[in-house]
Amino acid sequence: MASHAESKAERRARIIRAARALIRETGRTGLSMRALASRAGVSLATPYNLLGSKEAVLKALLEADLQEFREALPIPGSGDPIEHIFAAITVATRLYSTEESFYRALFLALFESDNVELRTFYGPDRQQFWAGLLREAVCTGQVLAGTDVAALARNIRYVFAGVLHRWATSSSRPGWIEAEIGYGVSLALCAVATPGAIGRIRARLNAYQERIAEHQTAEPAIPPESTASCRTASV
Amino acid sequence: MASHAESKAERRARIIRAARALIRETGRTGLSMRALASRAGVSLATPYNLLGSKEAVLKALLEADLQEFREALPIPGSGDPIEHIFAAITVATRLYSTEESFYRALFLALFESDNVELRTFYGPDRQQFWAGLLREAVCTGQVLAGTDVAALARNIRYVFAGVLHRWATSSSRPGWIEAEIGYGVSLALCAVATPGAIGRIRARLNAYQERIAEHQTAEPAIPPESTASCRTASV
DNA sequence: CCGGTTCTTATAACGCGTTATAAAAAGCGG
DNA sequence: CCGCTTTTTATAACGCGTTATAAGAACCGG
Repeated sequence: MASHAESKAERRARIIRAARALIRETGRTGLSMRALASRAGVSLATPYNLLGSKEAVLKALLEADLQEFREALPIPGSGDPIEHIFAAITVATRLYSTEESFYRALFLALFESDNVELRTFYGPDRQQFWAGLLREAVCTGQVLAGTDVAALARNIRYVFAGVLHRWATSSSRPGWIEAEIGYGVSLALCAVATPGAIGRIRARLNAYQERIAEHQTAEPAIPPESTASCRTASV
Repeated sequence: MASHAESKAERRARIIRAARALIRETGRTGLSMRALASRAGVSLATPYNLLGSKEAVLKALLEADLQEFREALPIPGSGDPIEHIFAAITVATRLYSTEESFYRALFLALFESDNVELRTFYGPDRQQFWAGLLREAVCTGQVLAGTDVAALARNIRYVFAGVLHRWATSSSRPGWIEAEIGYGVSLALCAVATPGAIGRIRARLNAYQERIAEHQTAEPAIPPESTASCRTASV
């Protein structure tokens, strides 16, 4: 029975490996189920049997990297939870930056699919990750007591997903992602920070804003009427 | 030459009208190019000639509603820009709520496509809309002077897109969208508000948070370990 | 080793978005 | 009204994700 499960797992691994290779070599468009099956030395039906769908293949790809992400993370529960949040952003975005074109293609492919849980980036486990850190921050007195951590965690995910999508579609310099996500998260945290904690977060906010300004690339040129200085609000 | 252009425009309008009807009747899945052409009494090639692609059809659908949105908006440049921002959120989300299933299907269809400018919800004009209001708010002294309004506007769009995506995929009660978007925007504005303006925004933040709590539906049940109360940060 | 169950394979098929092609139609300048 | 250009039409085709089908292989209990 070992060989049975093993050959199954090996085939599965081979499919995922082939998917990786195909994306790396040919980008998102090169990854078709027929090409994948052929590359993995397997029938067209097999990826469907073993993974379920094309989207599941992509999901499996990302899941493997998520493992890598988790291992690169500082020990959970130790240290300042707020610092932990920003460290997580750094680790994640740095992971994407190491193999830019691959993750761009992967994200683009993922964004195309209409899976419910995945498109929200990345589903409940992610939600819990942020919510857990935020709850800790409430405990340490860095975040106001009445805060709805679930709503806040959702907000972080919106920012994460939005920035990653923007990064995947428009081409921006590496380093931009971290600054942009960090900016959005600092924004949110500023609003719920206790007086004692707001100083460091605000400093982060300003630092991120400056880093964004340095990466002035993707945003379309400001149209003439917008460059005009303030008009008084009265008609 | 009038009849030429007219018949062209009329065909175009008929296609868009057919698209609306098809989505309304059969949802997102029922809108295929073949069905659309047939419904519009037109050849399969014609939508491609007149609109360009399926995505362009969807884009045109949304564009028409965007017009409706703009007209329902308070007069630009008049009144409190911060209030204007929240009013815009109300108007937009209310528009979606009037025909929930239609806009759900429309957004789902839009999210599926991989167009660069559209998936960022909704492109540069939107970006300018928020940026313009924020710039006004800087002028009125409600938003801190050094604020990067472009980055802030982008952040609002991330929230908008994220919430709409969540709304389109998971089913949540009408009214939730406005609260969730309002919450996210208040969060961001709190961080950049001047001392004089922060009071009203914080009040909004709390009000939205309460409204979100009332709509406790879509979020998956909190898993056991997360419900545990605070653990001290030390290992 | 055999019989039955389970999985893989090969292949065809479906509907999809999109493109190409040639014929028909419509518009317009003269 | 004719001829030229532009557009629409009908139809076939391509590759895609996915599913169905029947044949073959692999496994496992007895």
